[in-house]
Amino acid sequence: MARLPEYLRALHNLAETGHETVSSEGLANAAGVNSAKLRKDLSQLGSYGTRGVGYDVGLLIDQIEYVLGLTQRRAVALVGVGNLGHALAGYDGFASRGFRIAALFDADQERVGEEINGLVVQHIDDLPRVAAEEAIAIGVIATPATAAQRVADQLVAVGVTSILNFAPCVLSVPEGVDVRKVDLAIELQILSFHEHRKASLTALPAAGGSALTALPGGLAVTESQEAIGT
Amino acid sequence: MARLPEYLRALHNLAETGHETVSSEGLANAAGVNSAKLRKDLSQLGSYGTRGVGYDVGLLIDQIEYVLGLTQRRAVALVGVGNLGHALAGYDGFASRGFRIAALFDADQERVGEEINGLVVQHIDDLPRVAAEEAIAIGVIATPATAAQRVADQLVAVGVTSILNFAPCVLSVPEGVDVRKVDLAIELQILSFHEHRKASLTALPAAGGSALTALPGGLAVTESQEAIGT
DNA sequence: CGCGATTTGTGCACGTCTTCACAAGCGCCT
DNA sequence: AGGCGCTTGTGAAGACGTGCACAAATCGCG
Ligand SMILES: NC(=O)c1ccc[n+]([C@@H]2O[C@H](COP(=O)([O-])OP(=O)(O)OC[C@H]3O[C@@H](n4cnc5c(N)ncnc54)[C@H](O)[C@@H]3O)[C@@H](O)[C@H]2O)c1
Ligand SMILES: NC(=O)c1ccc[n+]([C@@H]2O[C@H](COP(=O)([O-])OP(=O)(O)OC[C@H]3O[C@@H](n4cnc5c(N)ncnc54)[C@H](O)[C@@H]3O)[C@@H](O)[C@H]2O)c1
Repeated sequence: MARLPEYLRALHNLAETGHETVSSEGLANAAGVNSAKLRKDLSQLGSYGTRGVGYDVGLLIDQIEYVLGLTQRRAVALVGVGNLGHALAGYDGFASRGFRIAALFDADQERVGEEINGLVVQHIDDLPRVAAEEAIAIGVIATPATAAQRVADQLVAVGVTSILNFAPCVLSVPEGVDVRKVDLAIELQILSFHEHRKASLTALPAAGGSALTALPGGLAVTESQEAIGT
Repeated sequence: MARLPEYLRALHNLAETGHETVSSEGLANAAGVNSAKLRKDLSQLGSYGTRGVGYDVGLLIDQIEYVLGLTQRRAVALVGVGNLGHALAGYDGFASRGFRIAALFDADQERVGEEINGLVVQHIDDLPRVAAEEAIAIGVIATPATAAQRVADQLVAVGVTSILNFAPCVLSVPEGVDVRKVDLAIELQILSFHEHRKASLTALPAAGGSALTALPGGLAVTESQEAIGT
């Protein structure tokens, strides 16, 4: 389930604030989901909640981390140390959530050799050598879209089976390789769509004349986080 | 539909490479989705495809941009010009996809006054004044999680009804305000989960002994981009 | 002018996800 | 020891998204 990481984050928050147990309702609130949904998710893990009490925070963290495969700290390779790549390389949120940035790569000789956060940027052609030394589990692509497919192929060639892609393009990969995409412009466009829909609802549909008068109503968007009570 | 932006990007690619029309199958390939799904999505727009020919690329772009509300170039306010905020402020992908970064804010006096990409960082307390001058449609939060809720409240107070949140926390906003969240660690954890699942399937379930021997099988994840043929 | 190739639009069935509602279980207090 | 309140786990119903398969429509060509 894609919600488990969210639960995990909420649980860590609770653990830090001293809670030993948490009810499904409390955790659901902290994670921003329905409590029934949360219970069903947790029951899928074969989880051990105690009726009348709730869930043991520490135990649940262990459970979820095990299922997510976070018991081993996976090595991440970041390719493309540009604008975005720099920010990612300097981000400590990866290390604190079960990952280790193992190597940085770029194709630009200007950047190779640069040190960021204790790691030296290496040339992308060295990827096979580095991959032989470290078991790279996940590749992150932060190159321009034009280079993304090539980089993906290179990552797959050295045995990487999970890729996080920030470039705005579709990647072709062999079966068995997982790709997740993050595209900020798409997120903004979805928000823009909602803005437009909201505006169309308040202002009466008096505007007409164009061939494009169909109101954008009744279109659903996979919810990211709907409005929740104040 | 959350897939419309993806179609739009693929259409722009096609337009640049000289295509005037495109079949549902062609566009579906470019966007990485099923062709039937794409046709159903497009029919929801009241779209005008021509049977036997396909869709007019230019017309379809106009259609989708209208529905997404991209006909007006929306103003975006970015709050938190740190590690990540810098990368976002310097990103040209927003401008080219229908948005305009209208203002940068930070709470750190050290950063206020700094110029990034032609924009001067302003203090977050100036938000009300700036919002009065420009109609800010979307707020982007790139502050630490501890400050995110406060910033969200400030954005809502000046009339922002759409927020893109990069901080790893759940935001409480009044009804009518849309929040979308981007959490990179969650993306990595989902990939890690798949890695773990793949490993559990190849290696026979011979490992046992711990109380946590339940194999993480049968759990579904909302697909981001599944493996597609080479 | 007619026919075939091609492609859209959609009815239908299926599987998945979501939510409600409630019985079963647990602990605490008397 | 017993009852009471609270919480989990889950059955069932409904909503929703997905994909197949095919009829209807359009174009090009003979
Ligand atoms: N900057 C942002 O905030 C932002 C936001 C959303 C998406 N993106 C996307 O992320 C990607 C990177 O953005 P950016 O702003 O960092 O761009 P950038 O141009 O600053 O950085 C790209 C880096 O990739 C390197 N590179 C190019 N080809 C390579 C190859 N074949 N192998 C290895 N490295 C290679 C370049 O040398 C450069 O250092 C782009 O696809 C962009 O659309 C960026
Ligand atoms: N850097 C990354 O690659 C990355 C990746 C994923 C998520 N994030 C998240 O994005 C957020 C920002 O990350 P970062 O690395 O840029 O952190 P950062 O510490 O470099 O930057 C945070 C900025 O926010 C400013 N700020 C703090 N409180 C503020 C307030 N009340 N109002 C306005 N500005 C305020 C700070 O002055 C600072 O400049 C964090 O929540 C982080 O978890 C970052």
